[in-house]
Amino acid sequence: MSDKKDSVTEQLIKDTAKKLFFAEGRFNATTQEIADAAGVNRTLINYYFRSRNKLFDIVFEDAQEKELERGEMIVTSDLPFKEKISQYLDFFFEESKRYPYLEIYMVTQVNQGCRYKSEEKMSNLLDKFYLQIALEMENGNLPKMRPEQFLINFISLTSFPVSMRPLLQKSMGYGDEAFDKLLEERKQIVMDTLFKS
Amino acid sequence: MSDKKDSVTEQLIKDTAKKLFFAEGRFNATTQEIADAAGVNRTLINYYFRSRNKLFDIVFEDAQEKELERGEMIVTSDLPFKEKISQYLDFFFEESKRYPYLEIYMVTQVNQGCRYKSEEKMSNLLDKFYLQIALEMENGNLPKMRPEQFLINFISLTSFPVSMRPLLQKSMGYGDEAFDKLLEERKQIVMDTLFKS
DNA sequence: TTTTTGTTTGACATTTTTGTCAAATGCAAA
DNA sequence: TTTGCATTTGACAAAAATGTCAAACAAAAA
Repeated sequence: MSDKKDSVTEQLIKDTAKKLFFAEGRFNATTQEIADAAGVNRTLINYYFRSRNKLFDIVFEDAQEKELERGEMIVTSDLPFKEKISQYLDFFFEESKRYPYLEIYMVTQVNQGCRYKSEEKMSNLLDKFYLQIALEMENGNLPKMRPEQFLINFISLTSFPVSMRPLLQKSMGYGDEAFDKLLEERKQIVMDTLFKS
Repeated sequence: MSDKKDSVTEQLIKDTAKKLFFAEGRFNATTQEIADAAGVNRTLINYYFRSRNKLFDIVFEDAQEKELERGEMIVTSDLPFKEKISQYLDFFFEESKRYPYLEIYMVTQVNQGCRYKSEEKMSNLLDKFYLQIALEMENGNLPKMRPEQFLINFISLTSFPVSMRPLLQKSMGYGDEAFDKLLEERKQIVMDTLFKS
């Protein structure tokens, strides 16, 4: 994080790339397209980041870091479990309005050989989370299953509708407003489904 | 390897493209890469499909059709609801071994302006499915919610772990075998979660 | 046999995309 | 002012990817 003072344009380029990738889902935007979207000369991409790939890598790492922060936020919180989840859902659905394609982008990048960096940290974090989940199950607040499965249920129910939105929306024949409404209701649905209210 | 028969090559190219896209997740494979993987001269792609885009479109439409067939399979079946879902899960998890990245590919294509074709058919199909779901809810076999939300729960819980596998696997620190096992257990988890056993 | 037809190939042209570089610009410090 | 430094630019080079074409090829039909 604490690298050096990023110049304004450097940050602008990065942010624009993120916007194209995470917000608009244009995963293979060219350097020219990124530069245009940023209102900047294309060669500045080479100036600040040596190459297109380097830029892509940095954006990827940033996104990873963000995911890690998300995870820490939920695991280290002292709130009661159910409230933690609830709070996280608020946070997630808000974030997802800005960057709906973040998760799906990560997958495509990993598939193209982008190396995952913070494996250890995330793994450790998840282990803590598993313990918390297991405790809730013991107390009868959650249906019993492998904590990993609960985690996957959790992520699936929240992320998927956002990531797959264009496909779901088309196949369901929904307009933007209708689908927005569906997503609004989603938080309560997820809570009910996870906790079997 | 003598594929000299009539238009076997055309099919070969299509199948190879699908393999690269859906099985290996290489969404922006070049024509050369596709040709090489098929063991075929690159210009044959232009001969059978006029352009790269045309090939991509055809593969996309094929995949769409397949999704539609899947949908029909589940909706038109006369089995009791719960058994239909169970049967579908068997089918889905089996298919997903061949083409884990099918759904995610579709999303990226839609994002890049690929037009969705069988909108109405799918929409009609889903309407029928909603009725079936609503009936089950009336009968107390399912927790009450908008049928659309149940559908999304259903798809999310099944598709997501498969689509996002590389990312999940890395961040969970799982190896291939361990994650396979997790997916094996997945069917029962999905059933339990959907039906609140 | 020759002809026809559909298929395959390699060479070439074009387009798209990326990367390099020297010169220009602007701005702050000396 | 001049100097130094980071930034920005346009022209150019290089590479990557797609598309075209005439000719070669093979197998069936005439």
